Amino acid sequence: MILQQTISGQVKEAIKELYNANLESVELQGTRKEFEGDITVVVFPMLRVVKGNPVQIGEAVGTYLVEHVEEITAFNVVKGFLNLVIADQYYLNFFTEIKDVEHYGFVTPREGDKAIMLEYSSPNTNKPLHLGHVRNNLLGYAVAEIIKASGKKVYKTQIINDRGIHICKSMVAWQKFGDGATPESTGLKGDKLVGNYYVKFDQEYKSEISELIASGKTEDEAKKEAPILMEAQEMLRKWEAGDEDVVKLWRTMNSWVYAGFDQTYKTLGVDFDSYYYESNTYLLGKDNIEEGLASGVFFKKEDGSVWCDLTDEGLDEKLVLRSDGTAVYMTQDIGTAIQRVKDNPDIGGMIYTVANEQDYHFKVLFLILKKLGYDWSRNLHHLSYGMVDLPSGKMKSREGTVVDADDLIVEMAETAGEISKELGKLEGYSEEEKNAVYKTIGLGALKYFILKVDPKKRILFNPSESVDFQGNTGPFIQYTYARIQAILRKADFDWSGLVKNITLDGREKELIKLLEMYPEIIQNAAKDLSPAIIANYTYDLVKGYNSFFQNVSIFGADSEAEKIFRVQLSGVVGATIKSAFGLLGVQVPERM
RNA sequence: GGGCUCGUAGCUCAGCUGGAUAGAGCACCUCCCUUCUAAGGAGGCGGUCAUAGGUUCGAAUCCUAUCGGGCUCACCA
Repeated sequence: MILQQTISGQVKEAIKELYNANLESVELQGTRKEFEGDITVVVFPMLRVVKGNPVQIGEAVGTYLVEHVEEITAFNVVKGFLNLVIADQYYLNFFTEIKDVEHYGFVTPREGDKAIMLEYSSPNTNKPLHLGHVRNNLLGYAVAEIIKASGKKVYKTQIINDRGIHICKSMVAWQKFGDGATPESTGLKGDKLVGNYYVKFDQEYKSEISELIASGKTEDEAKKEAPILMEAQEMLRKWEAGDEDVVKLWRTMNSWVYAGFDQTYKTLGVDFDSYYYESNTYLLGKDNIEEGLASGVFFKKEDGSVWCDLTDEGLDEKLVLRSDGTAVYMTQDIGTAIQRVKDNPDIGGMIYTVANEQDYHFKVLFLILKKLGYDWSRNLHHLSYGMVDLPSGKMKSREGTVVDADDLIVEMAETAGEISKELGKLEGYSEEEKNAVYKTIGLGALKYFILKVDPKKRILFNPSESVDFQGNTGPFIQYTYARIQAILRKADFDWSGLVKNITLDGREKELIKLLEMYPEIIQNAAKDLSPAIIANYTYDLVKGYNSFFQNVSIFGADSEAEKIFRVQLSGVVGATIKSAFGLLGVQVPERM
């Protein structure tokens, strides 16, 4: 990267000296494989300031660069492209520099830097986590890790939707049909148990509706008057009034769910620094609405409802407080955002990991916060992601077409086990060791499958085909890592010494160039909030590595220096894979 | 209807602030396991980058329109 800056500077100098013209910027790119060279200067943009034939200009600049830049040994010009050949020594020096760096590519946050709060997961406490949450969790966690690596402090948080009519539904159903069932008495995970009663409620509700319709009610009446729904509504009123029994039941059932979620988060390998509960935050925001009214950001209609006029921004008017003075979703989100900064004054921005169906909501939320004048409002991002579709279409919890997160993880490990056995891998290991590796592989396959795709695109997930283990997949990359570890174990000679004066193969240079890019890749991924950038980079690195080492013998090199270099290169590639996968939250096995 | 978003090989996806002959994997076909783990490697087949215009030395990439898929536009959350 430093070399690129040198080249840019020298190209500008060359143009100044040779043509007496000033270039604003220089376009550099990696030289395509079919041409000789490492770095290419694109001459075409220079034609704006320098009149002439691109090939002649290229020749002239090339000659200048070879004379003035030590690392450039030769050049050639193809059409308007000036290809520069970089000396092996440059790559070797660079490689030596990074070889032993502990967290190569990572930037440490500076004292006093603003932090980012990143929210993800955000479940409801009435049903277990499913495939959609899995994408959310993996994305949120990975982006948090990437931003940390890019040099910012990150607080991971989630807001738990633990109140409201839907929560009361599962409570009512448990009371009526639960017969005192607990996670202990049934052996069910707490979230699964509660989820079952949510489903039970819906079944009962539907049958009551048909009964009412049969007795002469219209469909609308039936939907409103079904006794079980009215019970749930009554329960919500009691909850809001602080009724002791209701609150106690609510606490108990929620605690079951949290225990279940914790277990899923643990297997998934994600974690949080803080938790926000909607039961605590749902009344927030009203004060902020008052302030906004006073400062003229909001206005009141005759019926008493409060609105924000966003027509100047090309949007419409948005309700922020109902005519009866109660809060809407937007009110809470305004209040919660402000509360979070109060809780953590070093926050300089926030990221919300929420599906793209809420794109509009966040657009509005961010605009309102900006109008309210908070300085951190310039740094708000909606980490928006596409839905996960099944071959049968969209997942719907009520129709039982959801893919349960826990089940999925287990199935992935099973698939990994089946394929491993077929291929005869891991023979001679204990069952326990094998199962640990199967879990790592299965989870790696799932995580990588989801993270390698651009977050904003929808994903089609086919459970029956499960996930591939070949090509651009987690297991393939894990496998390469495991093979590298085998090489390092076998390298019983002293390979830690410095390497100099060896001739580099084109593919070795490619690998070093890729390694050189890693810090920049992290920064880009952090900027775009996209783990896919890391995933695809890792795949390129692994492909490049395999291509080289399948065609060359590591231990049978001609010279001792080359032998050592190849082992060292393997080690650095392995470390980079591990580091990149760490950012994605994917583990790498030592053997597989 | 308005807004946002996606459309690249049979399938799943890359393609950086516009740059050379648009890249991978799967599938299909040929080769390569007594050398570090073949979950691999080397090669072949396969593309009017949804369509039509425009911007310019140069467009998958930027702009406009059209077609197709998705989401959204509640005093729901």
